[in-house]
Amino acid sequence: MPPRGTRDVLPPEARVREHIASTARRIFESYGYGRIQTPTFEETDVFVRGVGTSTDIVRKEMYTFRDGSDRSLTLRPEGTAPVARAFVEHGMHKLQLPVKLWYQASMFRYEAPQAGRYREHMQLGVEALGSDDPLVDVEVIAMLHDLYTTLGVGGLTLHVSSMGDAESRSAYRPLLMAYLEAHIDVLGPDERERMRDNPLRLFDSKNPAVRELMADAPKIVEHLGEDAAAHHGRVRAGLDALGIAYVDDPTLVRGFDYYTHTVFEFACDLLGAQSAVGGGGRYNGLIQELGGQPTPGVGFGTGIERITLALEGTTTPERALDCYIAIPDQELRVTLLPLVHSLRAAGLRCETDLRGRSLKAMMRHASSLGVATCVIIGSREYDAGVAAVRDMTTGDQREVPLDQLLESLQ
RNA sequence: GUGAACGUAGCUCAGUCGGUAGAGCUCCUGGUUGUGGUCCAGGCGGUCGAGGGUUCGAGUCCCUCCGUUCACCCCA
Repeated sequence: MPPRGTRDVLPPEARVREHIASTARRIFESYGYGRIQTPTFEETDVFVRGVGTSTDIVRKEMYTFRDGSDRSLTLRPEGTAPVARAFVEHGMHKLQLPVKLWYQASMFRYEAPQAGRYREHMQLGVEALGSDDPLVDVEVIAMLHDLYTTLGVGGLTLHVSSMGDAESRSAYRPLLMAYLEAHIDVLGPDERERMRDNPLRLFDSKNPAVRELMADAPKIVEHLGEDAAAHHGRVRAGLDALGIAYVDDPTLVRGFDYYTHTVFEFACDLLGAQSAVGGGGRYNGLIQELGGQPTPGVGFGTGIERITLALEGTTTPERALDCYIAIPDQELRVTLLPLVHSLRAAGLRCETDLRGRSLKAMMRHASSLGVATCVIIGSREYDAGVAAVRDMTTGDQREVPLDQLLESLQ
């Protein structure tokens, strides 16, 4: 058994994942994003400062360990803080802004495993750093929307909200706290603790009594300052211009401390409790928190496992093989090695028998592999300088001179 | 971390009251010379999640642990 919360991905599922990843790569590059690869582990402080000490991730979900030099290191639990760290490290503020980066990497979180929730999962994400233009937010959302649409992910709803800027938040917080204090009796011990750490997260609660309470609570989107409201309005106008449907969700809260202004999430109703298939937002304070010049940023992350689950039954991965070469003669299997090699070198995906099967067994093998074409070269064909080429769908079989075999298969 | 359900062949699952571990699928070999899919016959394949307990006897009952799933929580 692999460790709890981890899994082996076997070829059929790996093909689906490859398809998702290559589609994402094509879309990200069409928007001018370049790939960044950061280490699998970072100094623990990158996440403590970047993600925030009030978050569950930092408080109880990090894989933290000490190396031989007693440094505290942590397996990457999310993708944004490492990218921000690299931005600072490499002085990317001197590049044309925004710097547009995408990544594909494993994330590690110590959580209770469930369908669609693993301790190691693969995430695709982008970060656009160095511009506070709301149209960057729109671009990032549009890219993710493109990805899901291209892949054919169904049952999605885009939720959008704003968490405002520092001024909006400091003006809003007392309003929310006053409301909560007035109804403190509704809250249990856990919820009171959350109220102190990060009261906005109470909007996320599934407790019916709390939901009811929060439905009437003051919402930050309704108390944005002038700048934040203008930003939010322009993001919405951009989405409208692109015809991207979304719902205004004032209760949308994301579990990282670094978010400011725009936050969004794509929920999939095919996924049960783990319904968030991708999400992100703007984080204008993060780079500074990690020691860089004040630099705005916006990005998203989306989980490959959850996309795969949402796609279940809808994709037909392409055929993995083009043809099967059946050589029912043990000596010819050696003699024809160069021929098979040349077919593969020319780009044909070929399988041959590797067990000394009978021709009947080879044909069965070819059939179960689902190849469209089977090439049979026994001593009879070889002596005549030909190959028997059989169409496995129709059963039609014809002879082709060996020196024309490659062209006839292409 | 909390609560619940589940764990039998590679896969999907039966297994009665505690009494010799089963089926279908997959895979392999045949069904007369070198031809697949359908059909027929045969075969391979098990530490019944692990460990302990009760019993003459445990897949079945009890305990502990591990794992999966569902919900909470959180999130991708």
